[in-house]
Amino acid sequence: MPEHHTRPGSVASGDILQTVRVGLPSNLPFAGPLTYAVPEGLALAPGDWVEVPLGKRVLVGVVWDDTEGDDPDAPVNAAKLKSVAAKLDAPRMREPLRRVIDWVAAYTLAPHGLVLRMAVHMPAILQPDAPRVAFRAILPPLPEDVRITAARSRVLEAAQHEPLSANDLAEKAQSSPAVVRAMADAGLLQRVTLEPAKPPTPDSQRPGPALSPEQEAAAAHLIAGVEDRAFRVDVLDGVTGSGKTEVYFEAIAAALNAGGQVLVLLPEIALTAQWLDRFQQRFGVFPTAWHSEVSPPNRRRTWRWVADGAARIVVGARSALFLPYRDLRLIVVDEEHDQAFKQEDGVRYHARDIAIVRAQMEGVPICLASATPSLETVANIDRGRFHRLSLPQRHGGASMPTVEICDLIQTPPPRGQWIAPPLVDAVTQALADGEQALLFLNRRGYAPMTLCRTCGHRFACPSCSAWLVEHRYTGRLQCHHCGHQERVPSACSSCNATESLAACGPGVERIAEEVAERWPDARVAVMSSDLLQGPQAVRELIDSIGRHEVDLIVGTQLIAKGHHFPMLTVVGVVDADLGLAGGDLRAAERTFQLLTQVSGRAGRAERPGRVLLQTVEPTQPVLKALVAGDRDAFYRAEQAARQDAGMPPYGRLAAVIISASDLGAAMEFGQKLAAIAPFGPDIRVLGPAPAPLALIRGRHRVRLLLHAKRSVNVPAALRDWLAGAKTTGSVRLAVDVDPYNFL
DNA sequence: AGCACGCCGACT
DNA sequence: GTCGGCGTGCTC
Repeated sequence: MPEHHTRPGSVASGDILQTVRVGLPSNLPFAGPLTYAVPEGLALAPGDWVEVPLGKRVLVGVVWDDTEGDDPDAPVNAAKLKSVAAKLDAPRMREPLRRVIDWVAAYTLAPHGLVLRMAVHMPAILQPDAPRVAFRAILPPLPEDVRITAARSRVLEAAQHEPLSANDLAEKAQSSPAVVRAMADAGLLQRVTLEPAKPPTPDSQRPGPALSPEQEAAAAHLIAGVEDRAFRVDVLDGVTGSGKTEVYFEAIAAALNAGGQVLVLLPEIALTAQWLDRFQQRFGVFPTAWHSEVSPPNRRRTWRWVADGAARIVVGARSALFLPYRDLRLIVVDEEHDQAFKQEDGVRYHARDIAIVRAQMEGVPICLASATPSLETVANIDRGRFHRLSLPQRHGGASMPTVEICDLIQTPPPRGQWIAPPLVDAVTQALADGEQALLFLNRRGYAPMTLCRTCGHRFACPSCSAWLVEHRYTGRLQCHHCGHQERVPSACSSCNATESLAACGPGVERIAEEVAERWPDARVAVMSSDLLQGPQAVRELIDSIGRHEVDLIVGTQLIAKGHHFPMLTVVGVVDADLGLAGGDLRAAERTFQLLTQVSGRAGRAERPGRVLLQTVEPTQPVLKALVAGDRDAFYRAEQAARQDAGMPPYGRLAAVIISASDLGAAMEFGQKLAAIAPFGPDIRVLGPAPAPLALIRGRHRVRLLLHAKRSVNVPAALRDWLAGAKTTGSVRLAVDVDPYNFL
């Protein structure tokens, strides 16, 4: 057992610091690191891992810096400082990551320790280099006094070749790890210690695919950035199919060739099996992945691989931003506009923005890729802070789909149905031609609301202010906000009337039902997170669509992510108005992005595609821009609207959400905050008002909205303001700087 | 967040 | 007379 602790006295005195500030990765209510004395003889440098006492506990922390900062939480009596208890043997946390953590804590107003915790993987720090034990068959003869059961002989057979871990061997021999270990104890297998596992090494020397002149130029620009080793932001802007991935792969190859590490940030990593395949085709191995579904042992290993530089390329979701890269040379944020990058609970940060901060702190270039850049990114291009690289052409010569409006007022569907005649005709034609069609509706379940026709009762969640969504496959009513579910009742729970419940509005399941009635011979697949268990199932369905084993796909936004279906020629958007209503700041932008993405699914090969948008408001600027194929028109209209209203990215917003078990208490505290709110020509606070989803998980929520000019330092204003009122009792306060979700 | 201290109800 | 409820308060 190696010694990982250095107790005071065991290190020769070197550059001893009098005091150090130590960051503690724990949900402590301090604004910053805590100050500790350094015992005689313990040499500490910023970034070192230490154990420190806190109250009765001993916590692991990171030496933050050796300066006496103006710490608002500084101890009253400096003479009573506690001492660092021990130094731990783990790779130092480098300065750029510490500065990113400081930045995030300051910007989001999250407790410092909560942010630090995202960058810390305790098991990886505390138990490094677990030796790998493997098993191998012994050379004959076998010991005679040992029984060889059927399972044992299978294991022996499987262990003839390379040494395998107990788990791998058991799986190969269809036995259990316990059998393997018992056999080793009985002398039938030999234990061997393997070299520590190594991450896959991408082959960056492989030649890439032939690039178009535009791709070539963009790639050269990105490669030059990697070679400069300086911070800058490049926006790779090109329609679906223009070959953005191939372009940034060239920059990745350059960074790998230079011996550095690369981070690729993707939204919802689990859904991008296709991306992993493309990486594998280009670089020969799968990249090291970091996301919520990676198993704990793998996470620990990966954390250490990243820290010691062995993991050369990490592809991950938001949290991969906080890994301890040793020699980062490039960050790529793909699907830069995707709102999944915005973390909505805990530390509320936007991964794209933090990725930019990290690149800045590390002094490396960052590449944002999107077919529909966010308005924030476009504004930064206009301000000259980001550089745009345009890939205007569809790579491979396939033509863009035509986009048509299907006016639900002019040509409505029959009562109780949702697919209007023009879309019916288009789908029928595609099926007759042996092609595929997709019906897109971004609404899970069968019906978004259930109503009693006798008494008008509407089924709502008991602990949220939301309707219960009927899921017919499971026979349940579900709340999509808290997970509450109940059986679909046979009688109205309010008036007891039977046969009186009506499903209001469509979800994907209901569209699937309509499709099955109308096209009984078509092979239909429903793609929704409720019906597909995990990324494997999603992948299998996508593969099966690709092999044309499915004619008609009904799906939620799961289907919208970059998949390639050459036989798909008709895309029907069942409700193109969904997302445009509701006073949400980014509703238009989101709808535009989603519909552009869905449109990109149609006719990517030699067949032209048709997209039909069902709407009751054909004059909506977003829809008109889509029909005209005029991306710039959409951006111009949306930019003008935001500018007039002083909304982001031309103004700033922050939400202060107060929650309490009692509505009165939440409202009262909200009024108290409103009374001391900052007010002036550049800043004002709206509210308190009940939050749009006022009740979630039994807690009442009230919201204040701070709206400021772009010149205002919003986090500082929030800190000054919120310092004036302390929460009591069940009242809790959450701050969301740059909120995305207004629900 | 933890883990204290601290002041009021049902048990050996 | 104690065990234990969770309400305030502190931790460098």
